[in-house]
Formats: sequence, structure tokens, C-alpha cells
Amino acid sequence: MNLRELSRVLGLSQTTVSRALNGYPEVNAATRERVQAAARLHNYSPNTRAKGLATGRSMAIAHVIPVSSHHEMMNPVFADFIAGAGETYARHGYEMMLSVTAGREEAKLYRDIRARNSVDGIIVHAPRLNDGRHALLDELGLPYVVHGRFGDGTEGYNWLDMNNRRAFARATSFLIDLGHRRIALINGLEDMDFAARRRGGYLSMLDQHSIAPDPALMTSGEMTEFNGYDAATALFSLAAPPTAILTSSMITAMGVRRACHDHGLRLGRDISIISHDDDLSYFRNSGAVPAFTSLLSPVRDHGRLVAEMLLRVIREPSCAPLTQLLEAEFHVGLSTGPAPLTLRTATQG
Amino acid sequence: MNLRELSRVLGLSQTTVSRALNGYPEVNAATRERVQAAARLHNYSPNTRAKGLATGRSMAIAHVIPVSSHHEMMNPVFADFIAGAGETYARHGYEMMLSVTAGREEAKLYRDIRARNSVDGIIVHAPRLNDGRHALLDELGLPYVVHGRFGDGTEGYNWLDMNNRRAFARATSFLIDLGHRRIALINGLEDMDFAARRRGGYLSMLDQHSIAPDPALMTSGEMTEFNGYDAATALFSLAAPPTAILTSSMITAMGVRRACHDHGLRLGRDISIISHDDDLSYFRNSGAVPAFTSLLSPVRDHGRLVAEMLLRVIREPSCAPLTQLLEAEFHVGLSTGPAPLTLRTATQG
DNA sequence: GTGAAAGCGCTAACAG
DNA sequence: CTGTTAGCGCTTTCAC
Repeated sequence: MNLRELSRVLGLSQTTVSRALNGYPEVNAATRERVQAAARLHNYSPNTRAKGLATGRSMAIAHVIPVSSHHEMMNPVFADFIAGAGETYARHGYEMMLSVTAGREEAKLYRDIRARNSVDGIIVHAPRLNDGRHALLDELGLPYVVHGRFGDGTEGYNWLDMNNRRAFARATSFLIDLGHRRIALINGLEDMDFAARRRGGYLSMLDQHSIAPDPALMTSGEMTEFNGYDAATALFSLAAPPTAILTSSMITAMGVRRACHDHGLRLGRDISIISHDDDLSYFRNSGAVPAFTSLLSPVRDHGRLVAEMLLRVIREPSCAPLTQLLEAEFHVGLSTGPAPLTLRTATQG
Repeated sequence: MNLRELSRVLGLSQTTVSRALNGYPEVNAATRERVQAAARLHNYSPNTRAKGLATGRSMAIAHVIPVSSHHEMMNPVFADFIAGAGETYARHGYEMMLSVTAGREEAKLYRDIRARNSVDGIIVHAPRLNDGRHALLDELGLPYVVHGRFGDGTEGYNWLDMNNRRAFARATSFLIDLGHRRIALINGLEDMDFAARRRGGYLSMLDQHSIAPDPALMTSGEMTEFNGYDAATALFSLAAPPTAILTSSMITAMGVRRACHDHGLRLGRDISIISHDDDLSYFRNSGAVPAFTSLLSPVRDHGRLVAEMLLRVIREPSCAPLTQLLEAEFHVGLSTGPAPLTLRTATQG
């Protein structure tokens, strides 16, 4: 059933039917009722392509996922993020287009998306420290929102990010307050902007307490269980091993925990662990599993929020660059001391 | 740059340019070269919507993810699957549309997808035991491929599935051969078809060895770390606890491992564990982390294969229902005995 | 081998 | 308030 058929059935013009269905005010209330009833009856639903062609909008958003050889992004965080965003799109009648791209093809993919005109906006994932996409996206002129920030220090684009720097400074500070001096950092790949910021927070807090950073205590790698295990194992075999470990993801933390067990280290006694936890529903750590002290980020909410930002930018292209900096929650668990308790960081910009 | 502009630049008709670009044979070779060069030069790329409207095909595939309140599917398996499928689509010029849907809205979503005409086919995720979608999809008449199988026992549709029944029978048999008699099953939610099949395999092997199944040793729940922990903890407190545990996912297995540690049980000595491992790149278990014996499924390949099946069905609608039953690899690790070694199940239908 | 013209299903001026 | 008309950018007969 298409518009023409529907209009014939009703004995009306396509225009009137279209107007009735799209909520234009000039339509007679009775007529509108009739049209809507008929549309429902015949299960009419407008053809997306035709509508898009006529209006110039496609009611679709692209999510471009860089799936590097490091499998950095194709991780569970991504799945939850997508779920949140999808929810928002569904509510606003948008469709979500997913593109996965490997390394070199990236720029071409963005250009193609632009040229094909098949989406109204783009969500940018996994911004890197030196990310060529910033200039590219500005050149293309398609509305976009970045989940995270480009590491180039510039402003003037839309983004939503965790306060990674503060979160890791907070965690480091907490460990220092507990008396730790040898604190290891098992970080993500540091060409990713978020990882660089986390390291920055860690270093700043060491500096503030006049603790000299030890390169042997800082590692950077993929956020896998292996990497956590290997990194922790290496740390434990140092002449002066760490008394605390700060790690960048729950998955990595699982490996760290395995290494601890293998070395007979008791959590919260022989070793303290704090991990960043992206609050995956199937794997959430804090509270329910108080084995770790963790920094908590609700990824799913991020997906929702980023999507909402983009829809707003599409609706009002003139709105000033939108930015949101979110604070992580800090949960204290068994792994850093005897009594589980919950604090919450103050939310300051 | 659109087709008209490009054709004006070239001094040709839109028709010729279109034909040249789409590989129609009647175009002069020299003309074609010229056209292609110009297209590249001006970074021309056809408007998806217009092309779709004209051809009736949309060059897009929908993935509908049921995101139940149980967060059953929005898990890491899904992310890897999507990555594999996306790769295939990109290679064939297709776009991937993602819809997440919660429970009741499901049927309406499928109907809308059909009515809006915005995709050429659908990939169906997470088939359940009594899945209303089977009839619905057949009614809609859109090509579709199911990842997994509908539990209704019918044939006549396209699917790709693991041999879940055999995998779990195999694992059970292995444990029985090692001398275990009290084998627990920590299963996924059993309204999911795959979980029911796994239980079936487990039960059939117990039966074959005349071991009476004990309801207290069989649990079913979300595939989360909590569930693994809770289920294992409950099992350990039984009057007659199990000597071996068969579990349905790596995530759950992590919880089981935690419970083992908490109860002072040594893997491969006091307790044997076999888990199904979906071979997530960031969390793969077998080989590299020989703490478990595991059944291995390369989810990413499944994504690729399912996508290829669907594209084939779209291209040749008349091809007989396509089905693929894949066997899991079986890896023996530390958790069931002293020496890690690797076997591979025979592949029989 | 190339072009003119119609049409895919819809919206958006412009009339009335 | 409703209808007529002209596109949106592309493919596809049908002529030449």
C-alpha cells in the first residue's frame, strides 16, 4: 500500500493524505481522522527512500566503528553503547546505519557516506590522539558528534566524554591516601585519546604527591584478558613490584585477577586493584561483585545521550557546539580494603 | 555532484553515464573510461535513496536485535558477529541497518521494516523456543536468515547454527569418561533455542550412560558473571555438590571461577569446568588461557557466513532453503586435567 | 552506441 | 481546507 493507492481508496488527493498523516495543521480534523484510520487499516507506512528523496533528509544516522587490527573498539563497550543509541533513534523515527572499517579505508568511507547522502549525521567512535578525522569531518559538513574527544586540543565540535583524567586522578589519589607508593597503571593503547587522558590523570596525581613515576609500572596495550594477565604477571616479577594496580577495563581486570590468584596474592591484602568499569549489564562489577574498587561509567546512557545530541544538532544546526563531560562514579570494594562502601565524586566541570 | 551534473560536464546524457558506471555492455569502451575517470575526479557516488527508489532495491540489510530485559543478546557475542557481517556487506556494497527492539514491539517493528521498504533482507537474531517471528517473517515475504534456529522443529527457512546439542553432548561425554558422575549444567535462559539444545545434548549423554539427571544440578539464567557466581555458589553448598560444571558462556564461567576461588576449589583437581567459548578476540579462552576446557565457536565467522547466505538468497530467491550446521572445536585445558591438549570434533551433520 | 522520456513514492510550492 | 503540478536523482523502456 502506497500513498497513491491510499489516497484513491479515500477519494482524496495524495497531498491531503500526506498532510493529514504528517500533522500539517490545515487539514480538517474529520478528514485527518478518516485518513489515519485508513492508514492503520491498510497498514500503510511511507516508503523511506521516496520520503528521503523528496525531503532531502534520510532519517538515518551512521555509526562508524574503526575496527583496527587491535580489536580495540569491537568490544563489549560498543555493544552497550549501540543499544542506548538505538533506543533514542527508534523513539525519534531514525534508523541506525552501522559501518565497520579497517584503518586505511577510513577517509574514503566517510567521503562515501557523505556522497551517497544516505544519512543525516554521523556518530564518531574511538577518537585517537592524532586523529585525521577531525579535519575530514569538518570538511564534509555533515553533522557529527564524537564519543570521546579528538586529542588535538581543539574545540568547536560536538562531543560527549567521560572525565577520564579526573577519574584516574581520583583513583590514584585514593590509593596514595591508603599508603600506596608503588602504583602500577595497566592502560589501554595510548594512541587512543581516552587512554592518554587516563595516564595524564594518573601522572598528575603522582606528581602532586611528589611520587616519581616509574616507567616499569606503566604499561599500555589492548584491553584484553590476556593483556591484563601478562602485564600483571610481568609486574609481579619486578624487583620492586607494585602494591596497587590501576587498570583501564574490567576485561583487563579479569586477567589481573587471574594473575593475582596464580601468584597467591590476596585482593585487598597483598594487592589493591582499581579498575575502570564500563558498567556492562552482564559484567558489572561494583556493588554486586565487590571484588574490585572501580570507576563506573554507564555506557548505555552515553549512547543515549550522544544520539540525543546529534539529533539536536541536526534539528538546530546553528546551536553552539554541544559538549558534555561526565563524571565517573567511584565505588570502593573489597580489593582495596576491608569494608565495601560507596562514594560518589563531586561533579565539577 | 549528481548524475545530471556529471553528465553535463561530460557532454553526455544521464542514461549513458549511468550505463557506463553500472557496467552495461552496450557502452563504448572509450566512453566508459572517460566517464569513470570523471566520476572519480569529481568524487561522484550515486545517491542511495534515488537509486533505491528507481530500482526497488535498497542495498541495505536489517539486523534486528531483541534486547530483552534480560540483556541476553546485547552481549559481546553480538558485537563480534556484527563485525563479521559488516565486513561482508561492505565488500558487496550493502549497508547494515541495526534495530534494537524490546519485547512487545517486536512484531510491529518487523512489519514496519517491511512496509517502509528500506531493506532488502533481514538477519534474525536470538531465536527462541516458541518464536512467533517464524510465521511473521514468512508472511512478510522479505528474505531472511536466522542465526540459530527456531525451536518449532520446522524446516523450510534459511539458518546457520552451531551444533549446540552435539557440543554439549561431547563435553558431557568427556567429563563422564574422566569419571565424573555429578555434572552440573549452568545454562543460558532456556526459552532460547540454543540453550534448550544444549540441555538436550547434556541430558542425552547422561541418559546414554544411565546417569539419572539431577534437577538440583541444572540451572538456567542470564549469561552474566553474577549468574555464574551465584549458580556455582549454590551448587557448592549442596549436600552432594557436583564434581564438574558445564557452563554456557565464558562470561558465566568467569563467575564460576570466582566462586571456585572463594570456596578454595582448585581447578582441574577439586572441580572440573568446561565452558562454551564464543571466541571473542578480547576474551578468548582456549589455548592462550588454558584454565578451562572449552567448546570454541568463531562468532565473527558466523557473522560473515550468515551475511553471505542472505546476500545469496537475495540474489537467487529461488535457491532452496540454505542451512549450515557448524561444529564447535573442543579444547582440553587445565581445568579438567593435568595436560592441556587440543582435539577437534569430527564434523558430521 | 547514445539519447529522450517516463516513472519509482513522496513532499512542497502554488492555486483555488 | 483541498487539489494540481513539479520535482528529488536515478534507472529503464523505447527510439534513433
